[in-house]
Amino acid sequence: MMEKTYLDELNEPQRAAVTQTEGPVMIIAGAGSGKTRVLTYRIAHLIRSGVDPFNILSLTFTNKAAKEMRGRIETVVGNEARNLWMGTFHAVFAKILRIEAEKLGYPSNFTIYDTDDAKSLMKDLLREEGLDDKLYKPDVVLNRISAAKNNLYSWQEYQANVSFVSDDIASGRPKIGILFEKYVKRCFKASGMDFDDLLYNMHIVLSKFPEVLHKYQHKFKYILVDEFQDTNYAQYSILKKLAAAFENICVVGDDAQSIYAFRGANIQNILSFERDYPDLNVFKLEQNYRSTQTIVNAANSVIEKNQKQIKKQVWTSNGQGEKIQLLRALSDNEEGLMVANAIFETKVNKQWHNRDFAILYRTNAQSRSMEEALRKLNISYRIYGGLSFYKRKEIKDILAYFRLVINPHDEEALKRIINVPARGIGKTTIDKLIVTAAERDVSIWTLLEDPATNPAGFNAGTLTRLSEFITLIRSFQVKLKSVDAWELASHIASSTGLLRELYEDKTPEGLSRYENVQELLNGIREFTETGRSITPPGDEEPSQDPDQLRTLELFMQDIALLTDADDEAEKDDDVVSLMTIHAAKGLEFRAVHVVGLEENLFPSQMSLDSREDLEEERRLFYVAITRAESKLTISYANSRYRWGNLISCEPSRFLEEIAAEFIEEVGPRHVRKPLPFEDDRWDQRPALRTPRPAVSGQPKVNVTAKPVPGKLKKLSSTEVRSFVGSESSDIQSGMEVIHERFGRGKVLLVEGKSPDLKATVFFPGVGNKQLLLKFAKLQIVAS
DNA sequence: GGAGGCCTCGGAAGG
DNA sequence: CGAGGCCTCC
Repeated sequence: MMEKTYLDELNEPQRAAVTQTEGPVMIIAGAGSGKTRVLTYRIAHLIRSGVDPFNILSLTFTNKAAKEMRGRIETVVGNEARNLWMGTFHAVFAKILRIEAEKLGYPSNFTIYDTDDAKSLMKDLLREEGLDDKLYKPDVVLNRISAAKNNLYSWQEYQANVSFVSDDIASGRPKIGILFEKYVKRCFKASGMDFDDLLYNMHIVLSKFPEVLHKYQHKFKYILVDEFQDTNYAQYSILKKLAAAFENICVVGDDAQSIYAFRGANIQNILSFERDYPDLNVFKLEQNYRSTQTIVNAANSVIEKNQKQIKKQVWTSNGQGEKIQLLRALSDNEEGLMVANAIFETKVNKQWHNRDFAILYRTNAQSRSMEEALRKLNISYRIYGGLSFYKRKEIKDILAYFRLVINPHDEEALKRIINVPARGIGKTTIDKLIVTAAERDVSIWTLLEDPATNPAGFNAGTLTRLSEFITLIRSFQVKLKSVDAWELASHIASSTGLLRELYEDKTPEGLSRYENVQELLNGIREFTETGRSITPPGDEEPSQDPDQLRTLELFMQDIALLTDADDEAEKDDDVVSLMTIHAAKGLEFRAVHVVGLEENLFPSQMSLDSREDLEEERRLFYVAITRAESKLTISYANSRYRWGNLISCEPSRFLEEIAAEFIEEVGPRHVRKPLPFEDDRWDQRPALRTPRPAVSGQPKVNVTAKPVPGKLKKLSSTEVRSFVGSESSDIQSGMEVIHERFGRGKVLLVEGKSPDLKATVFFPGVGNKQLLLKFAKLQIVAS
């Protein structure tokens, strides 16, 4: 990569954003406008212009984004990318905090508590304080604490804040301030930082120690931030501090794609940025390279309904493309079938692959009906966002051993495995340990370690078992610095009996658990042997030394903030992707199905009380639409099962917000109409492709009018059955049939043998179609 | 101390 | 409906 030819690959505003290397820069990047390309080229350009990669910090929100970006930069600038600091906010700050830990009174091997650890600790605290966990739901309390930390409030400031305190009193939870204090102290005692602490403490260390601030200000002379609209106040404040010396800070974001306000992201940061840097250069990337004109314009017509937004006009020079198809189904199951059928047909008609398709939904529960339908048509798929590798019990158990060996004060790890595998240390004993340790203000480990202290008068048997446990953990600890990660990890896995216990479980689940642990151990082996590391490198990083022993401690630091296993191989699989819209952010697919466009589902019921929340839902819809490159299909059902009950649904208000010119309705027209065989009107050419101004008002009246649960349930399921279940095997040539998409047609030929009968059908206005009878679900109208 | 039945409750999700 | 938490019973 010698010359700056890469600049020729950029459009005008992109190039301007890349070459304006000095001073504060904000890039407002519309959907599909080449944001990642601009970020990577900007870094490449900095390096080409003589900036030492060592002085560049690039921050992202997800490990996935960090990894992808690093890969892309390496292809542009090669090896030099090595010294770049690139990673998630949390990973980079964790790395710095390990270096600076002692200034805050933490050991550098502090544990990072995940949300499960936090929850378990909070439950203990609630019990100790004698508080009702129905009222003080751990999640509610933790959210409150999290919000405080993300806005840089200490527990002292929280307790002194009239507004916080009166809110808590009003909500009937006056003790939250106390819980905040106890939680922070207990984490500290355990040498643990939760995710929010990584931000909060980073801010503290920069604020309280001018020499630390100076050091990192001069290290990170150039700072880049991706997904800026997702930053919270703490992150913004840290960025401002770090950038204060040189003000070479470049943030990239799109206010229209801010979908994480519910967890503290603050769009205000975009406005604050303009205010805080008066000489800010703003670039707007408005040309969309991803989608058809129809899709881009439809997305614009939706997002313009939001009051709060930064003005921009996203456009594309791509072709107009097909209209957006709107499918309406009677039930969630039928919606699944329609979506699966549509995918099947598009695959056949356009010769596309499974991997070209995505099904996006608002809630995970919606995946079930999609899965069932895809399975019926034998279409391979993958669901994203299930239980991630590192959240599995067997993985967490073994990692808890590693954590405890590295940091014996890690109370959550200790509680987790002190009786796993069962060694006769039960709940009563553990409870006594927790309470006694809290009373004496020491960690459980300190309590156990001191032989002079018989904690809470345990009997001889219990004492023996406890001391055996201590001996076991100590036997691992002494190896920590002397053997490599793989050796110690496999030693722990086998000598604790964890591996044997899983091995002996021959159920399918047990087998899979055993395999998961093996997979983890393989990962550790790879780490040990190849030294491959995921987190950002740095000058102070000991693992950079090739002679450095690859210890378990280094491995744990490497994976502490990982939430998912590496899924390199998965990209090759030809599967349809199923995921929530949140999970789809940043991705693109040739064909996208957005399903479940119903009131109270999308927009979510919980968003209807405030305009802000509704606008976030609308941005979510915008994100969903803009994932599609060339074919977008949206759908809804008139009824669906929710928590075991059949409920009726109204079409989403978002459907009306797409300008009607971009939509065509396809599919069965039996909504609020008699079924085909009951009505002569179906002899006429079906209302196919009639650009009806989508779902305007009428259905609302109709659908919700009769909320008689029993009746509704029965009626609906029969209707569905009669639609889906028509016997297609006796279809013969010469028959008149109705197809859910193509309307009425005439069967010209039936060939193949059951169950793979294939019919050639002529549909007026559409042409000849080859249809597999087992999938096409043709209705026979006349012989 | 552990297994199994009963009850409750349900949002999206990064690190 | 289904997962996870809690309680009871052995």
